[in-house]
Amino acid sequence: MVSNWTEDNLISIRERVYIHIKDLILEGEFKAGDRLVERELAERLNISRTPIREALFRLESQGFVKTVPRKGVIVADISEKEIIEVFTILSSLEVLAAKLAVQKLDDETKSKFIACINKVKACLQDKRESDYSDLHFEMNHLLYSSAKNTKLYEILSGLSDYIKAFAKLGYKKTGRAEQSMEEHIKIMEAIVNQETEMAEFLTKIHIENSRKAYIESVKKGEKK
Amino acid sequence: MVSNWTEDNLISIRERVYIHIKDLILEGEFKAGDRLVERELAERLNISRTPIREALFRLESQGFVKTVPRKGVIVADISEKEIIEVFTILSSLEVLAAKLAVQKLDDETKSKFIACINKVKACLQDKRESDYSDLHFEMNHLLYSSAKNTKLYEILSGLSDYIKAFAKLGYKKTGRAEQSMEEHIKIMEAIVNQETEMAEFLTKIHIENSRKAYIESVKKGEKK
DNA sequence: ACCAATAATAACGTATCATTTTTCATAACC
DNA sequence: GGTTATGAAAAATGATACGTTATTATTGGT
Repeated sequence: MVSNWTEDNLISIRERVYIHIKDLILEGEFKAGDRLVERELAERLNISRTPIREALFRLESQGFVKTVPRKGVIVADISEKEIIEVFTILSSLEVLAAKLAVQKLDDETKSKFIACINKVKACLQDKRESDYSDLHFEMNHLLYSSAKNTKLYEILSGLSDYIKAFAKLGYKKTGRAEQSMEEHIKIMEAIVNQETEMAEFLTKIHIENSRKAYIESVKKGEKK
Repeated sequence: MVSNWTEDNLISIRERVYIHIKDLILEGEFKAGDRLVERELAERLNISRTPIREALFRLESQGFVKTVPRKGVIVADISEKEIIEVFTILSSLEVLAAKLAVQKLDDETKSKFIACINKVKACLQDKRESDYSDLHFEMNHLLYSSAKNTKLYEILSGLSDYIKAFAKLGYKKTGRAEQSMEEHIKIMEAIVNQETEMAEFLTKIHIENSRKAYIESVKKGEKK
């Protein structure tokens, strides 16, 4: 009987290390091209090298770092072209997620969406910009999970993290954050109202706008 | 089968182990629920446990095995529901790939497609069923790569492997293989002729048919 | 200034120890 | 007599330390 294998949920050192290093990359502590030396990390975290290596390999297969055999590990150096490619994929998959979210909408998810909408609206009125990042994360994951498709959730989360780590989105200056929030509200309202095509359309526009904002921020960055 | 281990020290051991174990899962040698014991594998391949573990963790992050801390690793037990979910994702992404393939079509890719079409046609006429599996693989990867989107290629390859490993497609008996080949030919012809919408439409139908064939084969399997 | 030889460094893989889980046998209880 | 508890032994994973090999940096010589 293989049943009770999947139940338990303990946390191992390598799991913590993985989360830790990934966070450092997502937060920009480790930047593209930085070398991640096993021994240094091991000393820094006061553990042996094995869990470090396991975490690094895991990060590699998700595209966050790049390992060159016999040389070492560096934080992935993602080109703008690749980021734009990821936006293209996101466009397809978030539209799919929106469609599925409408199809599979149940009462529990519905109330989650409504709660989220109100939260975002309150945040916008108070102009609590500090909460924008967390809220953005929360909205995305609510949308991703409400599609009720395990693999889709994993892929979208991965791509979303990827964008977070490597696309330095210049939100604050462009006022894109507010616009993005409002787009999200409309998307969520469409889902709650079960308007499939509207939800798909709004999602497509939303990603398109995000992509444009990214391209814009890249251009500005190059000029200086 | 495990003989050629000492030759070619060019790539690392963990890389070979990863490919080896993944192949065993894809070929059905290791089935869902099977335990993968580090020590057993290490003895079987005559190496130490470290490279085995690295390979296993890598397989985990791609969804082929499942590890439970302090307990061990088992080959993922994928439900029919999850397979169908993956078909849903494939539908979106292969349609996207078809669209991109048309948009980014260049002469080199074009001739590859034409060569592939002829190859498949010849194979169909001769009824060389043994080649079907390889050809299917070849066609898919030609389509995936011609979208010229690195991440999309990775995701599609992963999902394709996933289907291969866990959906036991009953091709031969249903005549689905021939039908699938013909669908592929039409898709590739549409791409070569730069008919975007036709390529998208045919791809969508193709995945839909594959999904139906899978569901059919599952039903039959349950009856016996 | 450039090339070769050597030393230092870091990744790769093995061996070993420690901890946890599982299994199996014995015993107690219903 | 059969089922469940308990505990010790075996087995498997988690982590560390160590040796080896390959790459990189440095030094010395031409």
